[in-house]
Amino acid sequence: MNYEPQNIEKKWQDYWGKNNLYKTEEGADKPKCYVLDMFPYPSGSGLHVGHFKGYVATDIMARLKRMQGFNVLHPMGWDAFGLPAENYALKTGIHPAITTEKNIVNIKNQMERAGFSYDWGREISSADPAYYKWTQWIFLKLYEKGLAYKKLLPINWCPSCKTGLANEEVVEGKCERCGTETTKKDIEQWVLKITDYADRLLNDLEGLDWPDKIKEMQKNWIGRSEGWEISFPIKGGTEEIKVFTTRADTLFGCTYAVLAPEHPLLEKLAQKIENESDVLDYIEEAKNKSDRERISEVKEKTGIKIIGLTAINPVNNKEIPIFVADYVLGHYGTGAVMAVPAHDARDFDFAAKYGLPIIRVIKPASGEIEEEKAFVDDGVLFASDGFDGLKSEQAREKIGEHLEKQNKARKTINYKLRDWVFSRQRYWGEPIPIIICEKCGIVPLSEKDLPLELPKVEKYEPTGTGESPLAAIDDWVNVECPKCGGKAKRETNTMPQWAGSCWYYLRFLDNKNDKELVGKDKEKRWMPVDLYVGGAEHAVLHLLYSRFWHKFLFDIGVISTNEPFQKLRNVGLVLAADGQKMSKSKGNVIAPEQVADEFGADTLRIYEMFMGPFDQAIGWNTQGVSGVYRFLNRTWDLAANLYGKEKSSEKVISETNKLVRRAAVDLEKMKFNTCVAFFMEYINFISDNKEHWGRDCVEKFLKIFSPFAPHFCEELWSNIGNNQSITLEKWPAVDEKSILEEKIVMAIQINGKMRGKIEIPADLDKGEVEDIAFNDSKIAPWIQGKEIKDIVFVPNKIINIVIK
RNA sequence: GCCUCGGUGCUGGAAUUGGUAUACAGGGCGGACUUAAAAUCCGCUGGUCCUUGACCUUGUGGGUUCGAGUCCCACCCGAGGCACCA
Repeated sequence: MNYEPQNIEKKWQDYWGKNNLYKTEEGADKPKCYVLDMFPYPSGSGLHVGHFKGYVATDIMARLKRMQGFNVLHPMGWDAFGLPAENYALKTGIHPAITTEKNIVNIKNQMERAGFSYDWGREISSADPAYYKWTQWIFLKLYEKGLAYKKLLPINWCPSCKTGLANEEVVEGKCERCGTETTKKDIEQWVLKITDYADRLLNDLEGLDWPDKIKEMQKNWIGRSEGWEISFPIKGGTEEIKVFTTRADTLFGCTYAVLAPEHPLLEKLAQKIENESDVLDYIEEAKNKSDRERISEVKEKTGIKIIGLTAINPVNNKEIPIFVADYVLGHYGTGAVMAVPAHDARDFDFAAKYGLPIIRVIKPASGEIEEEKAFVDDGVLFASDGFDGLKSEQAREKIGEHLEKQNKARKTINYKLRDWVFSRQRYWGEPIPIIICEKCGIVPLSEKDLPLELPKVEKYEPTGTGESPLAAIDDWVNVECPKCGGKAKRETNTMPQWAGSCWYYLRFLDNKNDKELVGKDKEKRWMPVDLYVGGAEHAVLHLLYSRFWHKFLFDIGVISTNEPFQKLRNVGLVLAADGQKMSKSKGNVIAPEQVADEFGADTLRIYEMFMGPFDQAIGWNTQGVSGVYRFLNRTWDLAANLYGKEKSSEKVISETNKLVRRAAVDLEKMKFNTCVAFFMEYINFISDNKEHWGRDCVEKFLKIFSPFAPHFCEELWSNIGNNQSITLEKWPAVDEKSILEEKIVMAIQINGKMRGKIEIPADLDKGEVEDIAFNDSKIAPWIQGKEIKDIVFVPNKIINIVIK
């Protein structure tokens, strides 16, 4: 009987489904393990082998943990709101809900063919009103607690499509759809106060078992920096310029101050500005710059001197000029900086261009100052009055405190993280549950009116004013104010793509609950997620947003955990054979069902794990796939024939136990590629000892191999006469006693170079090994007549003879 | 520019964390089987030479060590992220 995956895989998939083998029991008296994939967007072209790489890994981990006695939760659902469905609707007029539903059926089918052990009873879709009711509920809670507010904000605007765009829709400063350069436009936006959580989001990273890279990215994104806010009085008035600096130590080198074009002082002191019209022109110009222009001007700084205003450096009372320049950002710090060209690269560029003085006040602790550029590192102060000779680090504190006593400085912290712009001028997203009344202003819907369902529309085009298509549905938009009964309109913006994915992992725990977002007991039982797997591209979007919402839900007592994802691992991309990213437009996409048709799902699963380290990007190699298929065929022939009948030889038992031990160790570390290599080495060994491979070891092998190749192992398991599914078997214990203490091969080095090997019993002591080594025919000539200086002995590994 | 990873045969990669570099696979070459091909099976496969043995070899150059792919310093190259964040 040959290995014919096409004939066995469907059979077992049906069997698992019919017998509900992967349904998670709520009350089970076992430790829990929550294994989660990032849920996919149900794309019309289906998923490709790259998506499946992560799913295979979690499936293996889920199956392993079940066998190890855990109660495993392994669910799957759909991140169903999103642009492609809406764009498709724009073209065809078919409602996104219909296309989405069709795509889900298709992708679910792809998944079932791969033998994934999801508990489909917990399936959710973020576009389902029963689900987004709770997304809206969370929004109401955020609003109630003052964490959602409306603000006039400059957003990306495509002048050709006449619509606002999300940041993700602007690629290199151009509209993703039509390629027109985008500008900024002020539109009223809903914004979430994620900045209130900046410190907690930063500090709690420490306790998470996440890749360092992702933690680092979140840290940088949050961008906490400690410094001083210093006041520079404006000469001849009561106003002052507040600047934020992390380099108070350079204060004596400050030769001018710069305001961002948006700085409010400019308007306030307009009458005093002698060159007001020039300044206004510059501000207007800066505002209208496209993103592309801004990026390309990083090197070439522009600005204008304000004539009529002078600032005073509080540390030495020197008068300095004030500039407006767009290299200073209005939204960071105080929107103004003290410029120290000698010790800041940007200020140096600006000063060089406008001929401003450069005064050095810091010198390196050792070495010389380079004349033609800024010295930006910490060093030792000079030309700084009473602070000369101090190191930068101390000087920052001393100078700050000195000014603080005169009320001219205070210690402060700034973050790069900005509040989250939460509204989109789009149709296919969660409606924001808010009514805007002519009299009462913003009125939130009451909880009992949720879900606020997305109404059916005729046309999906944006209205042209930058509003979502919802704005055109008069009988939906125009409502009575719930508070005063007067005329009111609904909020027509929708929530961004990220909203539904911020909390979906909670809904899997209790997907049918219509009273609560998640039952308290269930949340307590299952959270946090024990293993979360997905691409690194979500490092600062989804993974930061959901930590924010999770902490918020914790604060309002909905959940008992402080962080959602205890352990995170990134899946590396699967590239096409040519090393390019797989994409529909390049035509280099490989569909999982294609591979399953030709070689079977088990080959697909094992190949994806074997191709290389799990978190690394690796190109697809069709020949590599057939290599795995060959391996399965050879294994099948050996296991199906059971040459050795019931009992294996001592040596085979020993090797089998070693395999169990090695496999468990590498699986725990998710080193799937080496784990597959162990299986191959084992089968190579069995192939030379096939007559000694008995039922005892075949069964053990099938058990530990089954997470990788569930159909393959299930079929062989039943062929040998087992009636119960192999997925219900226990992970075998390692029988340490059966592992033969064999002779080991030890290396002999002379001066660190390998000169020979000896086969000796394990655990010999230094003296015994020396005797053997000195008498070895290969070694003797090397030490003949030489003075032995030292002998380094590492038990069971090497002996190194150091000679002169 | 800054931050974070990486650089090992022809290719994907392994190396118990300082202890026998190149596991496992792919590809190639040779052989068996076959009328032939595919499939399968067996063998060889880092380089150089004076080929019995020795020397060289983990991006480059230094260093630490009895011993370095692994640690330290400098540099080169590649990937990802951030990008005027004061």
